[in-house]
Amino acid sequence: MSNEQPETGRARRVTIFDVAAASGVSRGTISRYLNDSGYVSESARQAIKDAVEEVGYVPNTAARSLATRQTKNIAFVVHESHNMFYNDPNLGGMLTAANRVLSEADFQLVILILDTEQTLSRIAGHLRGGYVDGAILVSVRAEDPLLRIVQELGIPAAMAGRPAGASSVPWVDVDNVEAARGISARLVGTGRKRIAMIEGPETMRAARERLAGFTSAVGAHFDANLVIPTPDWGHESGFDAMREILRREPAVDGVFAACDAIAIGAMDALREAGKSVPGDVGVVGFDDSLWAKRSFPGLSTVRQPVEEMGARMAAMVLRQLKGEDLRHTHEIVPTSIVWRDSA
Amino acid sequence: MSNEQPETGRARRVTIFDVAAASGVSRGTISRYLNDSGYVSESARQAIKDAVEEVGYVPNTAARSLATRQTKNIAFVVHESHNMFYNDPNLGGMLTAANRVLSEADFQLVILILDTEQTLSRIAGHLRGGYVDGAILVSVRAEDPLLRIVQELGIPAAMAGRPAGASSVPWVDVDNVEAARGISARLVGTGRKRIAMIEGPETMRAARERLAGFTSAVGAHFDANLVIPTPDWGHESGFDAMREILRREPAVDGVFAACDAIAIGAMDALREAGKSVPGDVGVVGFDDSLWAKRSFPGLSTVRQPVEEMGARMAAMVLRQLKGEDLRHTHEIVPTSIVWRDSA
DNA sequence: TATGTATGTGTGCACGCTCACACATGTCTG
DNA sequence: CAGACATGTGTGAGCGTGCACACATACATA
Repeated sequence: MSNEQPETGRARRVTIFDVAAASGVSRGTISRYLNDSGYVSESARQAIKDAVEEVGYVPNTAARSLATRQTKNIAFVVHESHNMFYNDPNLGGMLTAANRVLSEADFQLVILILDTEQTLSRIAGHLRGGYVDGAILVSVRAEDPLLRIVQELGIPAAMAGRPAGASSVPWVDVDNVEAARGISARLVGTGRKRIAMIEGPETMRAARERLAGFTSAVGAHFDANLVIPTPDWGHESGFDAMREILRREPAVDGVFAACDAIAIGAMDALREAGKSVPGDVGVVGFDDSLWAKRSFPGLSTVRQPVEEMGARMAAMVLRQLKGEDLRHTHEIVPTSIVWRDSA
Repeated sequence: MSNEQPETGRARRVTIFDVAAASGVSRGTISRYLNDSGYVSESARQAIKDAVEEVGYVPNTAARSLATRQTKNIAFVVHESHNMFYNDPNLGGMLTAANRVLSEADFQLVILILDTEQTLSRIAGHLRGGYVDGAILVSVRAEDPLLRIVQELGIPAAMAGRPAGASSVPWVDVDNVEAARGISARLVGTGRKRIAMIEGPETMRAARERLAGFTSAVGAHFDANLVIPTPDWGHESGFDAMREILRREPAVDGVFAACDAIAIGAMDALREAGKSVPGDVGVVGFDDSLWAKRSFPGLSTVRQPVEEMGARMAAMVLRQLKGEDLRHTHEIVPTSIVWRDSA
């Protein structure tokens, strides 16, 4: 009696054999139908379609993956603490767009967050163990072990941002110099004379590039004494740096912060010092994060086309999956500027 | 010559047979070693360990999954636009904690974002196709088709928040009434007399529960005329609602906003009206989002133990995987209050 | 008529693993 | 000393697919 449906044993899965039985067609033909390989008659097609519906068939991913040696999964690896992960506005946009592009090609995005040594080995195992067919790497560090692993495995990959060292992995980046020049020019254009920059971590390429753009834009107004590097990209660092700038030059009337969080920190320091923005001091940032929209006054900043970047990285991976050799290539995408009230 | 290593054909994978050959032990023993099934001698264990290292063996997930009928994947399904996904501070915390718990049990979290009809069918396919062994559902709507699918499939699942209708899926939630009572009491305790609430969407259970807590806390000071519902949980809605409150009662001196975004919107409206916070009006929120920390002044708010919730949901899924029947059960986790400067 | 080509179909095997079972050995009991 | 039991090991079958190949059939061509 109780044998009809064993209590614990799960129900037998519906397989391609069931569809074969129900449709009167062989497994091979059904497989061709499922994979659009052609050579399926209209009558067979219809019979299979009905049978699939009738028996409630869904192809088994594991079996398919075992046979084809493909998983239809792409890893989206974020090298960042979880905390940053859900605060960074750029990541979400890249994720969204990459997911859209991959979905259309019938791939699934698997998000892996790399924040400790332990997760590194787990993720390495994932990449090696055939969990995924390719990888999109975001916020890769200099000398990143992850990048080394990906290159050793030779799996199709793409990364956001220009790599610090030598790397064969194709990448997508914005033109930091040009973007920084564009936004800094606004400060000059509105008549600011004593213009400072909060540079960000000096070891980061993006920071140095933004400084180059700034230098080029402010021209004769440039004063090396008003360029302050910070230990990180955080709000606190912006606050501290702005205080230091005010100490060095109380008459400062313009600030370019290398990212929005720093800019907001700077604005807090200005408020503390009794300076008005943009009345006394014009402030511009970089990223167009949520903070830029919500700050008071709204922060003028550089908007990076993160969706575009995400989509391009996904496309790069797909192209490699099709056999294209994209090693040592890259793409640069244009930025735009969002004018709000802070400058 | 060129046959030694075919150009396009990928290298043959290292399998358990290679480990068997290198170690002089049979497949069966290796499998037992890999799965900690016991009955492996110390000498065999050592030989296998060395061989694995030597040949660089990594178990193939697909094959394992095919044989065991388990994927070691758990879906984290977010029913929310991508945009909300990376703005909502609560999601990230749940994600982090769930990921940690599952990792420890050697499960992998797969994040699925449900934002269109199309993704719904893709996700349903995922759940049905044996991609995952279980699911954690976040921000489930009333009458959510996703919830129906999960229940039909009968796969181990857990969800955040009390379900609107009947559901057998176990859930974890905070005590909204108690939390709202706690934070509202502060307004009364600091001598506020004309206390308003911006309620949030009336159709949402959480909003109604928070209103109940508020009502209980303010007691005799309660004025139904100062309770304003909003169409959504957004910043703009908070701004509009606060303007309306100021119109109805210019002497308002306390506001409980049903979430932080609303609270920040309300503070913007107060600033516009020339009111100081907390001098003229005390403001409290709910969520302890990033906005609460960064607002000026810092927002006093309710901190939901999102990590705790995420961890508990993960544990619920794991327990079901082990055979426990958790249907129709739930857990309530306690909140805490973060006092900052806004009240 | 013999041959070629395009289309359509079915079968055996491989993918890499786990699990059940058969079997071997050693130790402890009565 | 026979039996029971725990420990350790190897082998065959099966998980559900895709793919190569053998094999049909229909029609066009020489």
